[in-house]
Amino acid sequence: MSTIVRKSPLPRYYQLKEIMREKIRNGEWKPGDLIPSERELGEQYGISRMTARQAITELVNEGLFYREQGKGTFVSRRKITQQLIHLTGFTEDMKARGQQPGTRVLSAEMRPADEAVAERLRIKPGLQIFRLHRLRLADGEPLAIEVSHISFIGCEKLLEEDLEHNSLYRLLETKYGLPLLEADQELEAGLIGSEEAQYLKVPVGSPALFTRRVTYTERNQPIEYASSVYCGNKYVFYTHMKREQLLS
Amino acid sequence: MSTIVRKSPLPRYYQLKEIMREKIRNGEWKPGDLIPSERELGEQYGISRMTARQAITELVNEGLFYREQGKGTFVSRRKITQQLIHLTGFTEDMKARGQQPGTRVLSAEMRPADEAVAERLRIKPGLQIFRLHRLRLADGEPLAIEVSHISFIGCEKLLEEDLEHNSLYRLLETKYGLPLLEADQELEAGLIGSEEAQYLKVPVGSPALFTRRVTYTERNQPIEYASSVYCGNKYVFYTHMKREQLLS
DNA sequence: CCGGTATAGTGGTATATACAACTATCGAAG
DNA sequence: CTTCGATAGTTGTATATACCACTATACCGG
Repeated sequence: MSTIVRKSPLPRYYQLKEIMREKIRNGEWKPGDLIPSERELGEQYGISRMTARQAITELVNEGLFYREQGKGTFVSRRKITQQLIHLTGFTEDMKARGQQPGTRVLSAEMRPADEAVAERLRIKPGLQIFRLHRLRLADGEPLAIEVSHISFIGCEKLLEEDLEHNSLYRLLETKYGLPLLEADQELEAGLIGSEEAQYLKVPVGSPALFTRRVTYTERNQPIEYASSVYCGNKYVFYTHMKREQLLS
Repeated sequence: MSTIVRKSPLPRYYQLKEIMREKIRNGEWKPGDLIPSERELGEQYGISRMTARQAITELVNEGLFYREQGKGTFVSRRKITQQLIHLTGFTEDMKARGQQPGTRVLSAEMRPADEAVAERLRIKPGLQIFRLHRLRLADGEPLAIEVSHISFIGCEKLLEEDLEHNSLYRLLETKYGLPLLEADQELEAGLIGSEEAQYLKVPVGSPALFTRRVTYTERNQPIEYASSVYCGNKYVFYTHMKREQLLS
């Protein structure tokens, strides 16, 4: 099937990346597996070894593979690549993990910001903001509950969007011209409460991961304050930390 | 000085990386500057364009440069980079939070690496590594239990260190010459088990934040694998995320 | 049985080359 | 004046080739 061609608008190494990502998604390649050698992949798909190597290298940088000299290239045990550089919403996050994101909108409305939210968004309390309450699914299973508060001029237009089938972040960036550049996030362990238990279909007192996030657009303008409750036993948060290297 | 030679034990692209880093450090190249083209750098240092390109690519991945097709490669304008991307051990972390760190060593020994640890450290199972089991305190109160596995040549010398009054990370960096440059960390919510409950003096079933971290030194060599259990109601994990953006 | 050693296979580094895609600039044509 | 086009310079993609460094295995000799 998946043949790599020259006429395609997409680069060959990119096509191979997608092919390999798919092999991981559908389970053909499992964590810990040895993947074919660079020479082998090149021959198999009719591309040169260096082109295959480029595809592999990028997936290594994304954390999907790791190499061992003299032995080969392997699929990482940890499935993910939440690069610090990349700021992802739920939809992109799930896709990167190889799971199918899903959403059920529980409510969407304009309402005045309360004290706590207003402080995070750096606006006056009582100002009308868009509030979105969503149940988040992964492969059809409830994974998290998320409440987003969004504040920008014209945010009431969001009421007319189909937010079950569109990524909120994608909409903000493409349709509303609001690039999401940075975010501050807090993570804390807790327990599932009675209300969340119903939505998430887990017992009260199950482990829960609480996250609170403020997302910023240009000029460090806060756009969104989101607080989420993740099922503790279904979600792992990955982060990559780097020490400033120039000062060694 | 900066000539790139073949006989050097270090690869040419790596030498060029160091040269370019130095140019940034000493201010010869400032944020926003256009650096010489790939061909130019290759000619200048007597290496091929692709080799120069490899050096640049890695620094782009590290965030020092960004490229614009048709225009050239530029030094990044990085606003923050200082405190949020830094990599801290428990001691530094607590001081930054304004709390007094404390440590009780529960055990310190050399023991063979089991399968799971060996994979994270990319060594052979059964190899002798240093294992450190510590109870971590904040302002005198138990906060977390941490198990560190450390693997480098000569790591058995750590047995003689006073690890109740010295930061492990600080020792590794200063005394053993092992700069800790990057880390991959996983966070997951869970519940306190019976063994941890005793040490942490909280009820079984309390919320817990589990973290697993692999710390890397130069050349992406894994040095430490640490897994910790934090009291969920006493600890919040902060992270800052940034999307790559070209501001010209 | 143990320990070299030869070998084949892997990723790592490096070069030379070619063309595509994109950007800026300059000059000619309208 | 504006617009189009040529052009030169940049990064992006792709190939072919070569050798190095490292690993595992099999085989041979002690």
